[in-house]
Amino acid sequence: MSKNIQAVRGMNDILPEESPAWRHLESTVTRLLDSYGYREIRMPIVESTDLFKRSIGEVTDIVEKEMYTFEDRNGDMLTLRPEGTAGCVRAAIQNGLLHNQVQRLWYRGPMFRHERPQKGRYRQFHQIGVEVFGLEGPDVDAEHILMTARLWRMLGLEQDVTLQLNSLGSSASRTAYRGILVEYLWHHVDSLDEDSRRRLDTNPLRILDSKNPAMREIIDGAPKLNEHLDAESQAHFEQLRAYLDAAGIAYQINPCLVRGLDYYGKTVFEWVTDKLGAQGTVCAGGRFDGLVEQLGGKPTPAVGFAMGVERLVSLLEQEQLPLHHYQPHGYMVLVGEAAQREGLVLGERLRDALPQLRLEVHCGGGSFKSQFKRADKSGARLALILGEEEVSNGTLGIKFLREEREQQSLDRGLAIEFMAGYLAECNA
RNA sequence: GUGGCUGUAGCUCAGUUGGUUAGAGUCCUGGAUUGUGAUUCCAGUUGUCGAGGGUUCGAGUCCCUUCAGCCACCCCA
Repeated sequence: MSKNIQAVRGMNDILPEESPAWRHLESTVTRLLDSYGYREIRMPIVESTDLFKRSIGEVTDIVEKEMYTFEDRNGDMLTLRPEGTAGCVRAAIQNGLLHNQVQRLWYRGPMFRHERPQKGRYRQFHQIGVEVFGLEGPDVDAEHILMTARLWRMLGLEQDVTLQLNSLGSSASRTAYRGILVEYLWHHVDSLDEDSRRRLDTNPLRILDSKNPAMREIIDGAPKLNEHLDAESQAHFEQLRAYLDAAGIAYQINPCLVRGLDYYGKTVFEWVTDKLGAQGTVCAGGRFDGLVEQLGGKPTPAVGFAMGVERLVSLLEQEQLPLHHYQPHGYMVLVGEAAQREGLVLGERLRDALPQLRLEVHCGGGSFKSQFKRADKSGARLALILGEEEVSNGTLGIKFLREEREQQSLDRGLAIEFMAGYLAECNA
């Protein structure tokens, strides 16, 4: 099959069979965000490479080895966005959205990371992201968590996910803590595994999140981040917890929870599941008060999160929740040249009169038998029948494919009226 | 990027220690009183056995390379 062109590794087609789950998720999220007063923003998929280097952090894995970066015909260095926050901040600054105003924004779309593909992790994957600018209090942090908790309920996934919470403190206190942690770890450098030693100077906080059980003892004995929080971050975190407690949201404090992107500070949270193997994080985010300024805007507090669409879709599929499959209401069976012609016209008249109608008109000819097979497979509830007999006496046959009702023949002038009535019946 | 497992019709798979024209189910197409659909019965099409190379009289089966998928790590949504 090497002669055939294949999709690029880690980049998938979403087939008609899967798209109902995607649409269900997307429309549910849209409804949710509308109801909380968030507005959609759409950014380009390609941005200048510099944007990501400055926001995500030069020494992160994403920037160092996972970005799709290329030179365009002008010699500019461009990158397929590996995440959405950077572009969203850039767009907000550039368009003056942050000028003394609060913005509640969201976006969705494909992101690109050159990782080794696995289930739930692809090179082109999709995120739905939410960002709020201009609010510094923990009330917004709480709103995001409440909002996502509501989404799981709307999707029927509330049993599948749990909330993990942590505070990283201000960047100043985090830098101070990093020093303390590194010093502690250097005392145990001989017992550290290879990965941890490498991370000692790249990203020491991540060592706390190591999955190697041999590291457990050292990590447990390490100085705790939450004991080194600055007073303001501590107050912020306590307030957030009070809000969540009041709202009845269950969470687990995870002192090892560290975000991989440099710009996070204070609140970080992660919704995780144990039903997706190693790719357990389904939604994650936190506060990034410094990023706007770092990218050239005025100092602006910000919080946000992103969900992995593939991972959520995969949970939805596992739950086998009933989905709307957009099956046609009617399938028009047409036998004979005259019927084909009159059927096309009748189909258009029905669509003119009934915009909600989903009608599939048979194309390609064939016997009644084969057309009825198609009608059945389409999932249609009704077959609208037009053969020689109906053409000559001006009628339309109606056969009920999903219910015990006798086939009927009606005057074609009454077709719209009949279908209108049937649609009303379906919606009732 | 590192390690492990896998790769045969569109889909799910069988294929015995290398041996003749590579199979089953499903799907699709047609038919069973020539105008009636998931059922039943009959018939038919399904394929460069992931790709390339090698060993051999002979390779789906053995060896090498490569591509892809899956699992774990790394990392992350």
